Amino acid sequence: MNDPDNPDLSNDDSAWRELTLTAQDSDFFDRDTSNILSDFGWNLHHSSDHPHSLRFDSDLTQTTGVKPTTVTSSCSSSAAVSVAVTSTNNNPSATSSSSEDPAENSTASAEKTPPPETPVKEKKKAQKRIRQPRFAFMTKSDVDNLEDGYRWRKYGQKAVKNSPFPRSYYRCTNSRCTVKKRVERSSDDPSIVITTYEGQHCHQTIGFPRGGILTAHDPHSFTPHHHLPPPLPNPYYYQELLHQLHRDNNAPTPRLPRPTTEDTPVVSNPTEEGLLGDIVPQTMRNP
DNA sequence: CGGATTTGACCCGCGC
DNA sequence: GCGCGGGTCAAATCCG
Repeated sequence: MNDPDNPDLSNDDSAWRELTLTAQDSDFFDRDTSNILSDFGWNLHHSSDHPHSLRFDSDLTQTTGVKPTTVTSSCSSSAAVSVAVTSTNNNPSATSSSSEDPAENSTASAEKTPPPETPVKEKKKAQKRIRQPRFAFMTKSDVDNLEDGYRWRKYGQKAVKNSPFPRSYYRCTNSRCTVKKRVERSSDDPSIVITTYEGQHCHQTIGFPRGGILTAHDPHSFTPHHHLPPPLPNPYYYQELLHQLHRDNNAPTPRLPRPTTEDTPVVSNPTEEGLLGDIVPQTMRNP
């Protein structure tokens, strides 16, 4: 894993996506924060060229060392989406499919004469090599497990090095959905909860178990009261975001969902801004 | 009783 | 090769 104190700037720069944020955002994603994110496999840096710009690495690199050009939801439902992330390190073989275990075949075949194992064990081994796009949110909140409309089952917790706070691991309770999330508190600011999502939801069931049901396109249900987090990725969120990044590859201002501060969850007008407007506040959009 | 959580053990990748 | 740290598993436990 990356050394939080020494983010590897020698990475293939083309794999990075530069994001221009407001000064406020830049302040939020301060240096320490980027260090934390790098712990997640994200690399977030201030750009020397653009003091208020940040860069993040969506960490699409699989543990095989291959940088995929296309990452596809592992869900088999019709809601599965494909997202493309360009990279100059175009490896035609580095494309995962939406089949059950996209990297299973390629990685398994790459194994050198594996010792006799039970099929189950073999499968587990292959599955672990899959790394899906990740997306991190930072939210100022008292509660660790933020409501995002999906139901999560905790499957692990680990102490984090150099942090007094443990990191919790959650999986989407939908058996067909492989989305995972990690939740931890910032060691620098305990009031900040860092939530990292991995993968894409293949279902639209967005229900608050303790507060009624929402639809993915009903941000008004995310009433800005109490300490509710911002609307988090809906089933199409990653697609939209990454498409945005892709589209803007040669154009300015790709956008990140703005980290929220206490009592200021991000709610925008979807009727004006469309799907992305569910997530990205007006203040972050350039005219 | 079924589902969710806890927690120690285990596996794997990576750096030295 | 070894140790470390991250990530996952799965049995035990908890809880509604």
